[in-house]
Amino acid sequence: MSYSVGQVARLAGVTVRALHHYDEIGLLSPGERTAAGYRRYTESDLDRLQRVLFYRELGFPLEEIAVILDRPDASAMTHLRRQHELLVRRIDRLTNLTAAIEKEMEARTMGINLTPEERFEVFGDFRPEDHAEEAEQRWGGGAAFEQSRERMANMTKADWVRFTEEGGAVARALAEAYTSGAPADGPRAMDLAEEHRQHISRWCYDCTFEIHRGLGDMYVADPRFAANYEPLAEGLTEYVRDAIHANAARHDS
Amino acid sequence: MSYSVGQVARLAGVTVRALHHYDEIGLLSPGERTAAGYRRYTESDLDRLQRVLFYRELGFPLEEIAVILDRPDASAMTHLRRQHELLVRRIDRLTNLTAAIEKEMEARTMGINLTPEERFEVFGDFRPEDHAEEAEQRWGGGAAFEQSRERMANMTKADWVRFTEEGGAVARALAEAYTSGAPADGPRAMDLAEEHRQHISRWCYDCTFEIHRGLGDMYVADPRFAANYEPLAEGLTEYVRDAIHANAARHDS
DNA sequence: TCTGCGGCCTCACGCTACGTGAGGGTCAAA
DNA sequence: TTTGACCCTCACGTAGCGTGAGGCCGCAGA
Repeated sequence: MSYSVGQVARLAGVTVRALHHYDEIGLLSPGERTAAGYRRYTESDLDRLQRVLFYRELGFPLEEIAVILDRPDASAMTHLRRQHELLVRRIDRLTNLTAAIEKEMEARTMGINLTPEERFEVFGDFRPEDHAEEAEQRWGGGAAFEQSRERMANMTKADWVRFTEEGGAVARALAEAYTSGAPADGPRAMDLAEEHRQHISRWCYDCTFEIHRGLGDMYVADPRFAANYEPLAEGLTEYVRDAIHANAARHDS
Repeated sequence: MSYSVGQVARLAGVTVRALHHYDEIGLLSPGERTAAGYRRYTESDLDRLQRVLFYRELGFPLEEIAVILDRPDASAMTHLRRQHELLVRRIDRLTNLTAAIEKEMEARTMGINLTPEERFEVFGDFRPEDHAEEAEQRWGGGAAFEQSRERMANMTKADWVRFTEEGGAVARALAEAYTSGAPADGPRAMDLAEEHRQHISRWCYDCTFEIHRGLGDMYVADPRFAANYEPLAEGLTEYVRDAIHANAARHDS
């Protein structure tokens, strides 16, 4: 029950060369060798490799990984818990990034320019992740990636005009509902909020109710976004936010 | 309104050397230079830099980034949408990884050994991300990281014994409830399910109701986990799953 | 006006984590 | 016994910077 380099490589999705490298630097040396000098990896070697790959994935330099794995306190459970924690943090940070992207998209559609500081602040940290050709394979075998790329690329100027007009129409409809006294948690306002959400989903990204709520709050919090609604009617921004929240609540229940 | 290398570097959180490098390879050359040869970055240079950093973060090689950014179809909106999509995928994949970790932790606590294939399959793809010292800074300034590391390292053999005993006690209590005919969606079973959830949260990771539901399903789906409950009482596995779901539902409402 | 000091410049070599052959044994099947 | 897949060890190449070395701006203070 031991494995050759090639087998391990296929199993773990790394190259043979990488395994040679790990052997060279002493990060992962196979438990034994055959008489002919062939590397033979045991089960526990695979265990170690899995951890190596995990920490590598999270961007740790190999040297550091060796230190982590060779610490005497390193039980399997200890590692799993640390790994879990690291993953949760990473997900958090990517989630923040998506939120920033969503904000920027909203800003663009409204013709607002964020300050350089704003656009870089979410960045703050981190580093690269994978390689390009691999990347294309991963993301659905290249075909799907290409497809989505083309779909995006096909947004012409004409599309843009329709997009902004459509957005403007929703905004005006909301203003009308507001000035005519329709309550923000009434069906009319909620339907318009829903239309707004779908408008974003159609043109930008899949806007969940949760994300939509966030957008609504942002409109009120950031005067530059408010400046997009206030000219239509004073107090409209809050109205829009409330309608969005009401619509989301309606959907939840 | 233009910026020097140093200013840009601080703003974007990269080194001056990196900016020099991007200039060298033609990925990002400053709009102009002063008479003395000083680089001066314009607003649109910052725009471009932000995109460069984003794609770099996602692991694209610099060469590829240059191609992406120089495509004529590359409007700001196009990029934002692509970026959003890429982020969502990456988050998905990390979420899968956490699920795999959770599964492995459960397996360990029950003394089950997953097959090599299982432990590597979630890996399949991707690559590294950041550097170690930076990493320590990021994750809460090193101190917090150290703290969590120590907290984890402090799990002794004695702790382990208490941990498994505690888990066993919950399992036995569930078996008793089951054999005594208490309904899976009754308060007794639900309370025990909740105890199970908190047991995991205390010792392993923050087990949300959602994750807990996933665990319950896994117990039933994977016979190796079922083998942990079935010996106590036939049909207990399904009972546990149902109790977990009932408890989660109780919390949701 | 000089002088210091921080910031900027251009080489240019070093480093990590492998990629990519070159040249040559090994082993199970045909 | 031969063939083809797999393995071995050099050993040089590459990307994306890090890290000085040596020297030119530019402005505040003496």
